Amino acid sequence: MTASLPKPTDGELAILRVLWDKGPSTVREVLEVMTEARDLGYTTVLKMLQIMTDKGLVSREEQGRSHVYKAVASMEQTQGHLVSDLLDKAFAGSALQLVMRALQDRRTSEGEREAIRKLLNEASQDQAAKVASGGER
Amino acid sequence: MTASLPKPTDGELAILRVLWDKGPSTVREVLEVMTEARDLGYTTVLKMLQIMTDKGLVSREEQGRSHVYKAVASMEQTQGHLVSDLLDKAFAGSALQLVMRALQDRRTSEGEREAIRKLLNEASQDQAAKVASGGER
DNA sequence: CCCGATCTACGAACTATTTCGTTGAAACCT
DNA sequence: AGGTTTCAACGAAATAGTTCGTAGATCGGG
Repeated sequence: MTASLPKPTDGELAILRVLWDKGPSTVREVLEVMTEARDLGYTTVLKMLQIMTDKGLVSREEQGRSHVYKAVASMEQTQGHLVSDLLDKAFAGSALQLVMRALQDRRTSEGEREAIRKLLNEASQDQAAKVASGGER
Repeated sequence: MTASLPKPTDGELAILRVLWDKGPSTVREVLEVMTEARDLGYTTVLKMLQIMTDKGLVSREEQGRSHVYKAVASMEQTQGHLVSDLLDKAFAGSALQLVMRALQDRRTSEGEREAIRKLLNEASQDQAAKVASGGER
């Protein structure tokens, strides 16, 4: 029964994306990826990682002189929380409405739609199995 | 070509939900709905509506002594923006991944899944029509 | 051993968000 | 007419988020 982590801010999410993608990383490694998108100081990233450590979003391990940070929650878990939060705050809990909006997004391709169709059947089974065995969370 | 509105904060979204649900409302009317969920002062709601007016999220009309506020963007438009934003920030633009997470949400029922299935086919046609006629945005 | 590079820690500044208290005007009641 | 209620405006305080400068420790090379 782990106390649920706080919702990451947009800035924190940008850092988490790097950690999910590259795996455990030092401040400098995170910085190098992030400066590709936007100019950012070393200490800015350091500070954010320190705050994220306090919040429990990342953990760190001392690797000689420097610290190696890693995301505490998996990308999948975090995505789940963010979707659930958006579902609450903007869709009154209706996944159907949310999916409708996602399908209307300009970027959603016919290929994705086909994939989602497949998914729906699998999801029905997963859900049934999960309920039967007592779900997580 | 309207400049896109800022993303509403969670608190602002709570107010927008009331305005979408009840239609154009005074501060007091919004307050009354919101205090059902959580205790809140009159001036808190007033201030938020003033800030939201500055941001362009709501507009207001003087109705005698008081002001009547209404949401500038529709619920559908706002939901679309929020989904699109989440898609960018947490799903690398993959609607498929987002839909997967929504389907895994504990609240998603088999009935919803069935409805989504129907939707997928309609969405395929809409998208085809939209592309054929030159899409918006 | 000293120099420069690299690292963490700390704190400051600035902005945004949330919450109210106070004030002054207007409307309403008696 | 005078007191009460209701309203918008303003400002202030508390908290959170973002950005960076400076300081002090440590390490590696000459």
